Amino acid sequence: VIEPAGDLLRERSLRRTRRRLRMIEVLRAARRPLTARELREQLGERNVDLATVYRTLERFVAASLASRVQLGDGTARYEMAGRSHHHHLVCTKCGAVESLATCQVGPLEDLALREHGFRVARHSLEFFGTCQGCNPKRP
Amino acid sequence: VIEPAGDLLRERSLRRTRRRLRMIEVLRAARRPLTARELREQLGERNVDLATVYRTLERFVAASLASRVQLGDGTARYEMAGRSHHHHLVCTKCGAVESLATCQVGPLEDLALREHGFRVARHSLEFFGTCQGCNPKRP
DNA sequence: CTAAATGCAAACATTTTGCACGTCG
DNA sequence: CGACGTGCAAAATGTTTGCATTTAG
Repeated sequence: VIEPAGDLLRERSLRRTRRRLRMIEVLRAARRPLTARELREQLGERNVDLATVYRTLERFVAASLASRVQLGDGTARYEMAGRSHHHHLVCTKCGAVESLATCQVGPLEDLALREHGFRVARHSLEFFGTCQGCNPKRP
Repeated sequence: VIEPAGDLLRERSLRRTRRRLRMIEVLRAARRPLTARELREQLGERNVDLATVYRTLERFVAASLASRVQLGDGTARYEMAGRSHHHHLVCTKCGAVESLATCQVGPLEDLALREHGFRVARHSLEFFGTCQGCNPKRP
């Protein structure tokens, strides 16, 4: 049961515009985090200003509707939040991005607190390498 | 016993210029990864062009002399390579960056291979939160 | 002497900001 | 109606590139 995009917006007191509903649609359909530019292209509307896309995405992030992720190149990418915590497998050959559901960094966060007095709020873990399709086959 | 900066360069067939020796000095002295701009400031020389700094840093990275790290904001930072593998604790209040020596993501890389056929070459893990100094004291 | 390193200027890409107008609630 | 959303233009950043000059090996 997926919550209607309109409800997501209303719950957060964000205005429900066609543009925003469509942005949520696109983000949901994406099987990998999108840059602002990619998102705009997939909107399939004309005259969409990147400034608006950025502003809206930041709105979404602030409302915990989306989250911003960094995948190694300096470019910001966005994906719907709410999915369970996961990490990214970034293929350095073809650029594909997959998700890794498992996360075992809890113990490291404890360690950060014990050894450095550092209180971890959030972490990000990305893997770089080659995906199945790009790996050399062994006959 | 730290290897003289000049040797580091010679071993990699990189030309030994005063500028580069100084860059290595600064990177070594830094207790956290530096942006190109920060590095330039700490050089203490005049007329140093950022383009040169960027080019040189990329040279260093290609020669495995330095490594580029991303700390959440889109800005590239550089630190000397060769230090043992570690991760970063980034304080979101004061901006301090500490290093966490322990790394336990090996099992996750195995998982990536088993479940996704993804061959991990490299990973990056950063923690965001508050450092000891910024944490609320408990009296 | 020759290839590499550097400064300078300019190009690029991404992201942010100011302002006027349009639209949701 | 009033606050918020959007387009447009422009600016701010970070990073890269072309070219002429200098310098290390």
